[in-house]
Amino acid sequence: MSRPRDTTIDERALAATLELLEEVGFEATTMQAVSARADVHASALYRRWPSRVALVEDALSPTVAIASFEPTGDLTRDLRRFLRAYAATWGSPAARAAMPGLLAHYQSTGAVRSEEEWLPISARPQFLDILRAAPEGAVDPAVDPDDVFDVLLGAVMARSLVPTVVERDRPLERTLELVLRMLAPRPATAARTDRRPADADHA
Amino acid sequence: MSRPRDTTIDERALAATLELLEEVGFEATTMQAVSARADVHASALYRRWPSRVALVEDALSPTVAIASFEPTGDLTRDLRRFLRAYAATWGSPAARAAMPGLLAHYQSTGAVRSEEEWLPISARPQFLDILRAAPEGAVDPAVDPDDVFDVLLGAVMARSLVPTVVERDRPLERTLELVLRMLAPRPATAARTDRRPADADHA
Amino acid sequence: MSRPRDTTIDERALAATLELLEEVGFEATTMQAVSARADVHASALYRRWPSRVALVEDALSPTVAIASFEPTGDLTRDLRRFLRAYAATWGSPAARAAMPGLLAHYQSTGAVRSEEEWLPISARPQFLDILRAAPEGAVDPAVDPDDVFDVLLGAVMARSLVPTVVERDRPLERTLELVLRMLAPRPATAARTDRRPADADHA
Amino acid sequence: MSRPRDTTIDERALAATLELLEEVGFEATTMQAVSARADVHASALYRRWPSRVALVEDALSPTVAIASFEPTGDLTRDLRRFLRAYAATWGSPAARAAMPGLLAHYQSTGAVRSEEEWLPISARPQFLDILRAAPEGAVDPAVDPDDVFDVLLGAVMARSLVPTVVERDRPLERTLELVLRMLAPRPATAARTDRRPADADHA
DNA sequence: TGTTAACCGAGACGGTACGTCGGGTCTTCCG
DNA sequence: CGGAAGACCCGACGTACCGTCTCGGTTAACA
Repeated sequence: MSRPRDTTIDERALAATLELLEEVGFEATTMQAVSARADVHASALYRRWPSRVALVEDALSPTVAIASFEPTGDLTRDLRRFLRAYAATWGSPAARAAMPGLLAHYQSTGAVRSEEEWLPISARPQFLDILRAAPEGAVDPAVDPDDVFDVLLGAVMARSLVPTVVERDRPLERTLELVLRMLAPRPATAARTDRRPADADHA
Repeated sequence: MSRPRDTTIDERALAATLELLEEVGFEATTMQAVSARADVHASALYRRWPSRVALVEDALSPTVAIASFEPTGDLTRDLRRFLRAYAATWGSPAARAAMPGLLAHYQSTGAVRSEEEWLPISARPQFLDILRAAPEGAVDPAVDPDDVFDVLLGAVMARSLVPTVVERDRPLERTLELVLRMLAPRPATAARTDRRPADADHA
Repeated sequence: MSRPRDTTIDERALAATLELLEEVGFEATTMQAVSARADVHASALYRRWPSRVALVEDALSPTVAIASFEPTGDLTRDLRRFLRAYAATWGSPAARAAMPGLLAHYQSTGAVRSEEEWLPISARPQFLDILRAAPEGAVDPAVDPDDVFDVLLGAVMARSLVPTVVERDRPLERTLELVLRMLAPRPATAARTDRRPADADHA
Repeated sequence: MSRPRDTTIDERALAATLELLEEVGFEATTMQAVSARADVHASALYRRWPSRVALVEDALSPTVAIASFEPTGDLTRDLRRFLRAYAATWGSPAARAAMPGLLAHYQSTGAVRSEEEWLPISARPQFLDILRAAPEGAVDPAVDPDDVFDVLLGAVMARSLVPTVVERDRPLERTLELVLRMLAPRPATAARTDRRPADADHA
């Protein structure tokens, strides 16, 4: 009953956004810059995305999504594939440029409303699937997979966001080894000699 | 030889900056907001710090610095202390608010010129000291301590920056355990038989 | 094809500018003062006028323009009317306040690009029209009307700008008489015998 | 008992002021610019002159002063000499640059406190002296010399300040002729046919 | 075959922060 | 006590973005 949207505008805007993120960074990826680069009027942008941040999120989401992931049961192999895919997601130039900006914005604004809005979270289920598919005994049942994922997430994030880590540019294989170490069952002889404290440790 | 600076201006400005970071976040911690809150003229701010970012960095640096750290030789204990101190610096409200903003800015601007300018990095030497002080055999010589620090840095960062991780709010002790697992020597039988070649895995 | 300008903004801004010129003078007629007085956002001012000077010129131009002027042929009468109109434009409080400021700015900035941009000059044609309409023999053909206008312009300017002249506050009629004297044909006997050669007198 | 003033500071400051007036104009002749050019600290400037305007006035005064002037009795000659001297003072690059700025400032600030502070006024007595020295009958007694001076002052001012007049760049001799015409006695036959109005002409 | 609602571009609007610059005052130490 | 240095407060400058809005004109889907 009404005029349909010109879908090429969406495409051009999203493409321009990604390009600008790579070339000039998050701060300089302004609505007017996108507007100029995509040759789309700013009002058309605001008609589609309520804010600059929403546009960036939208532009980023396909980059950041991890394609469907079918675990084979070979833990090392699966984790290697997973880690590569996940690191690729964070390591893409646009994501590198945008993530800290987005994190900053989430920090400033009461943050992510729902779990679903935190985009890269989508990788957590895949990781859990991999562990579940691993052969009996390959993963220490004493370890909480979610905790490991949190560490892994941080490791991948640091690899692409923290300057000193970025510069070291270590092979992903090193990270994989450390992840395997966290998951591996410990021999019975690895006695825990350390007395645990009363353990109100996150007060 | 000339009129001395009014040092209370520095103090008031830095204090106001920290307060604002906590209360309104990085983006809203503007020069004018600091100026108003600290009752300091904006020109006095620009006389001291060339930009908003410089002011925030300066305000943050004492919070973020890890005090001198003397390893005792008890690996678990030392790491627990270290982890708590390090998490505290990243977890302080001001740091949580500011870090992603700073990372975004570094990303946008070619960024950290020298290793020294990346402030939180100062924790790396302390971590290495701890490992060095640990008893023979407590740390697997096959593991690169720097790699472990990178992961640990990411884990701490994620704990304070990534919404989903922040919300899980797991005890720091869990992270400590995972760090210990990464460092622990592995029994001879645990040799990885599926070791792939040191392929070009970060192309 | 786009949102139309709110013309009341122009009106309010120009009115406020004139008021401020009268009340506080040129230097104190700042963009922010106009903005506050007219209740118009500064950005709306800059959208219309590229600078403070441009705004002042615009506010002044109607005041300074001499309405269409129809010579009657009676030289004295016409000149009296003209002189009054011209003196009125320079003598208006806003013009008095603004003119030296504008002149100073022109002086500082290479200034008036084209003849047309020098606004009060518009009176020159009217003056020449009056002389042309005067009866044969009323104006000495040996006198260059443009030269007389230059002197007249200076006289009017001095009357409104130069403190000592302003204070003397002489009737305009005195100036009129002097203008008539400059224009009047001289009797043949009044030939200047001491005429020096047309030497290079403006080196 | 105290350290004597460094008199070269005065000289350097005044010289720098004149240079800057010529080169960059009144607006850009700021205290800091003078300070930098003369290599004199700004506070030393404020110690000597209460304000920027005072410094400019001081720098200008020697340029603007008309040297002692001895009338010879030859009206045309004396006036020519006078006009040249007077035009030279207004026409000097520094004066041209500064005068409108000064006028603007006087306009903004309640103006010149006393007659003496209006510097170029000093030329009025010289002009009157010239007329007084002229032979009987050379100057029409019906003309008020002060009125003529006012017009002459304006003419000279316009020659150096008003862009359109500056550009015409007419020989000073033309102005001299017009001044002589204003002063010359009118033959008895030059009947004043124009009825004067009721003459409330400067209301 | 009209209607009509949503699109399109253009650009104005009120806000706010930015970083720079100038003015004129004040405070210190040094000679 | 003069002088150099440089702090201080104050406020204007002009630029840039933000996100909202109001236009006139266009265009498809529905009736």
